Amino acid sequence: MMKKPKPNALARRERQIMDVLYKLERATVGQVLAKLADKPSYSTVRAQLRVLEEKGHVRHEEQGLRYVYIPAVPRDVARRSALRHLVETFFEGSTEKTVATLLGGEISRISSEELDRLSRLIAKSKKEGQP
Amino acid sequence: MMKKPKPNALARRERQIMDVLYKLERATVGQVLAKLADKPSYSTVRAQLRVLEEKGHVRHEEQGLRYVYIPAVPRDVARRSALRHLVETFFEGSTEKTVATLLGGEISRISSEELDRLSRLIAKSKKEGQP
DNA sequence: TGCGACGTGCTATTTTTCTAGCACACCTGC
DNA sequence: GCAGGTGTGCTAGAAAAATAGCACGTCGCA
Repeated sequence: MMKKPKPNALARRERQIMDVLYKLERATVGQVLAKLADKPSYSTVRAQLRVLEEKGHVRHEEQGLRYVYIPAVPRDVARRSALRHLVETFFEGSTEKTVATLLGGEISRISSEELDRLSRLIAKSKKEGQP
Repeated sequence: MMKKPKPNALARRERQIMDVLYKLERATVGQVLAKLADKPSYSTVRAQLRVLEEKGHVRHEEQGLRYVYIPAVPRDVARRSALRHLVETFFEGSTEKTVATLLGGEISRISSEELDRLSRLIAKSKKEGQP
């Protein structure tokens, strides 16, 4: 018997906070608060963090006096599923389209070196893909 | 006089619905309902869609009798910002890392042809990037 | 033409989220 | 040892979101 019926989806503020947490990897209440554009009260953030913890989305460690909150599922795992979901809903599941958009929209931001590394990566994928 | 004070962020179900809408591009209440894993009532979806419309996130067209709902901001625009946000929060803003993960996680799903096309795309970006 | 299926407009109610406040514990410097 | 800051535990109330139900209109067709 599962204890958690998976109320997976997060509410508005909850997600905001999770995003901050993923961006920072680990953060105190204060740090989270600092990142929130619409500055709710300290109490609010704290409370929210508490429910997130109850729901199992974050855990905390005690650092000296204060708490440091950490996403329960590590970034690189969360990453993947976030990415998958996005590719699914916006790009019809096509990795290719996604990469294309990624490159297309930000051209100026990508350095030549990065592009080189990506080429190599692709070459590698190709080799591994069809042995 | 602004009618919209920017309550931008969506709630849980609202986002679920938007995702369906983006996946389908346009959909009737029934179609949306069909895609929702936890089958709320027809009324519920309808009501939700109505508030989404009020908030300006979707609009509807009348198709014969029924309504067809359509995201207010077109997919390719929404795409970009979703992608940007994701890259920001999970990949420290690095396009490269994002692409790497994209390729890494799904190797088996990408065909050799796709990889080829991507190589070409990268080559092209490179050329354009430094004329 | 009158029945059933389908679809919409509202509205009422319940749940969940969000918010803030108060009280207590702990350190730190006087 | 005690005032002042910082941080946490709770708890309560307001606000927003989610859900369901009812009434009515329109179509197709036996």
